Amino acid sequence: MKQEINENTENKILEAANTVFEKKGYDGTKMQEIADKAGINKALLHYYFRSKDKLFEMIFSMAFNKLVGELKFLFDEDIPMIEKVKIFIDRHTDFIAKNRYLPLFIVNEINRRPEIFVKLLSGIYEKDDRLHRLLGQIEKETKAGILKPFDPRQVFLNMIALNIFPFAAKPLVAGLLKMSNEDFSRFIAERKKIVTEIIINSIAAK
Amino acid sequence: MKQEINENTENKILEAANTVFEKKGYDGTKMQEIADKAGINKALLHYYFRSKDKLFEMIFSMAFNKLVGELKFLFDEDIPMIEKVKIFIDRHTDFIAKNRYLPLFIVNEINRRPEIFVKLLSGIYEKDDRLHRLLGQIEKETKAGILKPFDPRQVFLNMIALNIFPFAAKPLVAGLLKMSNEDFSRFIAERKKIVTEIIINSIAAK
DNA sequence: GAAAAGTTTAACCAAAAAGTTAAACCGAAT
DNA sequence: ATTCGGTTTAACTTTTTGGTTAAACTTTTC
Repeated sequence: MKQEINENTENKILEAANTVFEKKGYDGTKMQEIADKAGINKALLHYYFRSKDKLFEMIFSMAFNKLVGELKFLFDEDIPMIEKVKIFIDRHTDFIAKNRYLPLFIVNEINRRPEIFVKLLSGIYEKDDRLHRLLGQIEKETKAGILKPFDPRQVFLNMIALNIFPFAAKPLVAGLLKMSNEDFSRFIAERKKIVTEIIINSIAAK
Repeated sequence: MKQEINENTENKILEAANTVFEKKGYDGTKMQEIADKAGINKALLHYYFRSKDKLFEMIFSMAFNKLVGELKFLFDEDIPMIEKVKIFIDRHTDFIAKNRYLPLFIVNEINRRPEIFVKLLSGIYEKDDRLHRLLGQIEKETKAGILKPFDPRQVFLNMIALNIFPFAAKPLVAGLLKMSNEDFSRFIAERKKIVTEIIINSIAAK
């Protein structure tokens, strides 16, 4: 079918664009490189996506939703906080490991052109009640003596900082700490436990 | 004096270049913008620094040493670990707050062109004994029952991750958590205590 | 006051990269 | 068989940007 071919090519382009944009950022990316990686030519690339800006906007919003989508688990599931945090850290670390360049990409582009961020942000908070439900859960478990009082924002930030930073800064970290790739893998494996312990420790009542 | 003028202009250029490179990265930076910000013209800019690469290399190595220099405190001072960590987090957070773009700049450029990193790295480890002294201190305090056993690399990474991430990702974090600038400032002020507590908690014997 | 170093002006070159165009080609659907 | 969308080719335009040059002007130095 025509459409199949169409979608295949479109997907090939999107995948290629995603790879290149994520690794090199908007400024470092050349349309020619995307075309090459997608196995097509520049003319066709422009035939599908009029301009670099249009293509970038699409890639960026997809990447953003992917990154933020991983957070949904924290809000949706209806399990005890401690358990939820354990599972989240496990999942989130794996996700980041598989998408090493994603967080840095998002952070960079938002820093450089904050305006690209505004529209996407409004899309997230349609269902504001989910946030309230989460806060409600925390309050309830605190009153029940399971959790101690804490600022959920700080804990949230601690989790993602501890998870993301080592991967985002991998060459720097591995360089400074003189780690080989195998060292780094072991180091990361060990980290999951440590990070989980730290976070649980900062929210669980003694 | 000739030299004074010379150094003034050179410094103006270096400052301007630093500002622009840090915020926009190598690819996003235009020589013209640096010249403008330094209040001179492109011809003079090239008169002082032959090429964009040369100028960048200088800026990058200065920035790198600045960032890494802040870590020296951990190795040099001869005070109990717990105390040392408290002071370090305090200082380091202030430093990062004043140099919001610095860590991201370093991490990005190392990710994109790892080779620029290799030469700088070798310069750091001339005095390898400092590292051993630090490890010795930790071992001693552990045996004395002041500290519990821990991986110093993990703790080190935790500290800098928790300190750097909120600033590097400020627009993203502030956006997601719906914080105004004032909110963010309060949030950061509160953080110092929290981060210190977390780190101390992860190394102090109970 | 002359030589030297610093600086500006303005025009220029060369390369890279985004984006366009037109013609031809191919495969599938009607 | 023909039409139509997807695709290639290749040449082309335009814009941006790094980098150069030469001439003139200014300031410093001796």
